[in-house]
Amino acid sequence: MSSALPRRPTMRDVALAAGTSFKTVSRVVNGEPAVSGELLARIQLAIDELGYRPDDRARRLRQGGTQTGVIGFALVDVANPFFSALLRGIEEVAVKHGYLVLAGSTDANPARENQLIDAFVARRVDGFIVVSSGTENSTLRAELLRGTPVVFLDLEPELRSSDTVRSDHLGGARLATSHLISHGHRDIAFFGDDDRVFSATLRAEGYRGALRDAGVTPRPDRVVHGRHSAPEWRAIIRDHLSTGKPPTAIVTAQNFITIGAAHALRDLGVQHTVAQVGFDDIDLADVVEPGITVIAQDPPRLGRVAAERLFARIAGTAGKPRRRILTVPLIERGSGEIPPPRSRRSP
Amino acid sequence: MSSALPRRPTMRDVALAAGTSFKTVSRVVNGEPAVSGELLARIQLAIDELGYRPDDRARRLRQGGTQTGVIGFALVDVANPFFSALLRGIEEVAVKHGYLVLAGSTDANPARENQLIDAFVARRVDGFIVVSSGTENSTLRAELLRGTPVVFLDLEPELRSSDTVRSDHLGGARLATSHLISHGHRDIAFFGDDDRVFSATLRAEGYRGALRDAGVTPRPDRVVHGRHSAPEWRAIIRDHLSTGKPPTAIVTAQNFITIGAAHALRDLGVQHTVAQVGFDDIDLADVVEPGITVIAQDPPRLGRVAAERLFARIAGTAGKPRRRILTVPLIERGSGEIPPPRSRRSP
DNA sequence: CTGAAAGCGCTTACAG
DNA sequence: CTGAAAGCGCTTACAG
Repeated sequence: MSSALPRRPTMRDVALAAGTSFKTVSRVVNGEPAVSGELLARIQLAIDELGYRPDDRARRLRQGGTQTGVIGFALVDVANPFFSALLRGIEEVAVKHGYLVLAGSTDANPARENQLIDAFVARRVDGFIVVSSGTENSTLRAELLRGTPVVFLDLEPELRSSDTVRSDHLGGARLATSHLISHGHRDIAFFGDDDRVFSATLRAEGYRGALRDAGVTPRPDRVVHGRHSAPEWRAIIRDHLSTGKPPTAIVTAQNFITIGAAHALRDLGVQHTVAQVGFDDIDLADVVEPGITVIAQDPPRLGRVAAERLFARIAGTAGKPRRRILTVPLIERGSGEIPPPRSRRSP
Repeated sequence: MSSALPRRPTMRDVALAAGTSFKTVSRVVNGEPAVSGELLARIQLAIDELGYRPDDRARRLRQGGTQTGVIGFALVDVANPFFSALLRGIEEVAVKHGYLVLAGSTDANPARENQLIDAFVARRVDGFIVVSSGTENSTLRAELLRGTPVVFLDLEPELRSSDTVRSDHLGGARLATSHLISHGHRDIAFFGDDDRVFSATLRAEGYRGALRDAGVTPRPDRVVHGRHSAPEWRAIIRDHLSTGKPPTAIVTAQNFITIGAAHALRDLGVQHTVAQVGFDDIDLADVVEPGITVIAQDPPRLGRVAAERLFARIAGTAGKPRRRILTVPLIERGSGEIPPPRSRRSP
């Protein structure tokens, strides 16, 4: 069964077929002009007949090392549309530079992240973009110290002296919350990603800040953090909304949470009475009733900006590490403009 | 500005620091037992201090070639959740095998596809998975002839002797259409991807087959093919539904088309009167009103099956090329069960 | 215009 | 247990 793949032809094979030296073949392959017409034709023919394709790895190895024409991207979950849109943005810039991108999901698991970045380094990518808090990863830390081109995307490392591109998590959550407050709400719950994740912490901070600005004391029991699937969030939020005196509005700080909440509100039949603002835009968010008001990140743009930064770093023209924070707009669609019931309206 | 990256330490550097030969360092790096305790400790220390990381490319080059520990995946658009879910499935299997995956979007552009596969080959991936009809791509054809491990995913090449994994496009579309027929519809429109795309052709074929089975003659003016964004489809479908005597039901043969149609139906206020069945499941498809009845492919599974096939091929245990076709279930949610108006009901 | 030598970073045989 | 030689597929200097 195990039929070994025939060895790929090398320059030597081509040279043999064309009756010349492999160095001359190299000249033809690289388009160097100094080859006579007759020989050139003979070599070209041999290349075509043997199906010769130069080995990029060997070429680059000899050329002196660093450049492999590949960048890495360690993200949380490529099946999450937010991350796949980041990847698409990165890819667009990579193509322009003639680069390929290695992508891998970490599921926010530090061990898997370490392993992935190890693999990137072993394969000598020219640089990588990573969605990571960077705290627990020894390989990453070592590469940063060494000066390997690295750009942090979406999240931000504790050690600040690195290139970072992300949305204004705090400002976005503050905007979401103050939007609800401006529509009369004072009892607002917050559902966010695992609080070990930097962006989730910042978003919770923004939520609290907006409450405080409005003279409302944040209640710890109104803040729920965790890493769950949309169906899990559906159950969690349904429970929260059907226990004791429920909040009159909710902030859902991530796309899967927003989806779970959309289900939960309908499970309870309160989609027209409990207000919701979500983080991240979602397909059909403007088709459901009411439409879901969201803070809309622009993930393809985030990806492009991060990639441009990385390629500048690779080219050595990036200068000092920079932190780029993109503002996020709020899109009104209905769910965020629902007022609280009369009895619970603020003055 | 352009501060050159310090050269990575090599085995020679480590050997020099530890006062030994680089061959002995190689032994330590590869965990070969035959190194004495004292030397081993000294080398280990030097490795840590210099931050030495073996160069996988050089290692594999010397080992004899083929294996790079990387596979490629050429897909249409990673920002489309269908394809990113395929990627996630592939990735899961790749991780198990210790592989990394190079992913790239082609936008169904043959030139870009060619370029991408060229790049895969130049970097000597051990094999690749490709969403391609494979007709126009010379590099792909050459690699197939050569016996490079390749698996076709979602689409299928004209030359049949290749491994293929895809959903039952024809059966799915037939199911969608006959479902609508069983609810009384006889005038059903079909909106599908560019008809140069194999799956779109098959789905249209399934639609026609179901009509014929019911004794209905398919009308060419009820079939619209094209490669468009969701907003573009929205306009196209809105036009179709507001011209002359509109169909009483529609089949939307791809996720972006389904989203566009959901908007179009609501633009015209006919979401409760015109029936719809879509291909591909979508977030919130069960939250909109009515819920959208869909033919649900299982993209992570498609990805996993394709990847397992590829790794069997790489291992040389795959045997003859095989065509794997996964059945697709229909999920009733409301939109597909709307009856036609009395006046247009079938006997 | 063409080629023989040396070497990129590593491993595979072969000696001591 | 340790090392000197040869070579993976290619390019970079150096000769003719």
